Amino acid sequence: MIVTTNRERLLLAARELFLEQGYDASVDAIIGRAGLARQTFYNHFQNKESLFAEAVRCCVTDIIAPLSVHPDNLRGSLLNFAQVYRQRALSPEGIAIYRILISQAQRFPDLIRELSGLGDGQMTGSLANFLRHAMDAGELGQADPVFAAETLLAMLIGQERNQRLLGVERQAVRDESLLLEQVVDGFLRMFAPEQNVGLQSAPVNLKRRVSR
Amino acid sequence: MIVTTNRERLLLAARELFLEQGYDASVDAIIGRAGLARQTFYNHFQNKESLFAEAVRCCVTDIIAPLSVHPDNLRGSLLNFAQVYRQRALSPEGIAIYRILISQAQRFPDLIRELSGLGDGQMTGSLANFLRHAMDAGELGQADPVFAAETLLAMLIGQERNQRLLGVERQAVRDESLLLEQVVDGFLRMFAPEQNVGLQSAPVNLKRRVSR
DNA sequence: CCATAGATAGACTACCCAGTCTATTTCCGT
DNA sequence: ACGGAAATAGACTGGGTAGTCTATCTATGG
Repeated sequence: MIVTTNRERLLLAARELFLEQGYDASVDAIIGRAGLARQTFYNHFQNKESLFAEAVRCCVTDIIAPLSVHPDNLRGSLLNFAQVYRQRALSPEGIAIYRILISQAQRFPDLIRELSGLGDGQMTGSLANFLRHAMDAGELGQADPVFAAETLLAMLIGQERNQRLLGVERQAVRDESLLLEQVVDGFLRMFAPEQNVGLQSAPVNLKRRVSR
Repeated sequence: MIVTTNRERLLLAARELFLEQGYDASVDAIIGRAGLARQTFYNHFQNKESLFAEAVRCCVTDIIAPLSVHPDNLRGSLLNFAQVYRQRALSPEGIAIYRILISQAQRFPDLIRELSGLGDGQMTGSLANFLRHAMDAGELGQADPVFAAETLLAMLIGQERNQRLLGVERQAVRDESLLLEQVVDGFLRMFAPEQNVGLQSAPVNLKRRVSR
């Protein structure tokens, strides 16, 4: 990213500092890192809050670059999607943004509402759309596509993201692609065509299938 | 909870205010809600940080009351476990604690380390233990029990917790017990005995099972 | 060359907060 | 009833921050 204007300089510094230190990063620190004067900042932004909103918007839209799923091969498409999603959601940047959004959710409810369609929301949406087509094509059992999408996303990053949000070190996954295959194959087994999972009544013939 | 001593009064007020406002809740506000004097607070606690640590410890240990799984009936046990886990993890209190832990993770790394075995950690542990027995008994396919446990927990609360952490309103689940059955039955299908999921190499015969 | 717009340094206000100190009061056990 | 421990109100210090204001400087375009 080539920074040219002072406004961009301020935004860049703000992004860095907010992601590092949260909203507590002071205006002094931000203008310090940007190498600009106090008044210059107030020439470009109304106040700290609006700078924060703008910086967060930039971060989120950066991470949520378009991610489409094209339905040539179900398993392959899901593996692709899974890989990109994990990479983004678990990246240090992705974690930091998530952390700061969570910690400032009360202070900036409007901003959260504005961005809630992005992030996981967008991921869920496009994935659910893709899954609906697979269900209609008989490649997956009939189920609520949104439920299916949320389930897959949760399985993909579930506990790992939560631990990273808390700063808990976790040994790197030995074999990322093996993990992806396990999750995707498990998901396919869960929503296999012969099953009917979801909106309708639960599958009666399965109820005691595995219990002793 | 019957409050008797001033120390308990302070802890109670601190819990309420920290959960509402995060660590930014001021000492003044806390002693105000407790109805006590400034110096009284500093007679009982070294400083704000130690009060915070103590209050958070109380909250967490309250929520993490023992939760055992007894292996009479696999599906029934999992349904039980799932119900309690969802109820706790998604309760307003559970969400608030999680939010404040995440937002203060950098400031209190030691506290996080101390508590990391609790919460989801403890849930994962006991569930993994239970699943290992089921696997050894042939009721589930061989897999990494921790992976299986984390997967189930993630499916149970995945996106819902994340949205609540952000303060996003979400329509209540229409039929909680139906949802639990869907998830648990899906989990059982995913880790069914005939499958071998996990540590070992991925099941080759499944690789293209669902793709077209 | 000058005028204007933007940038700069830094003082300054007004506020908030954590933690200390003091002098007084309350309460309880002996 | 008395003495000591704990509680209280409130002043006070020291530090930090957001935002304003002023006076100076710089650079660009006419």
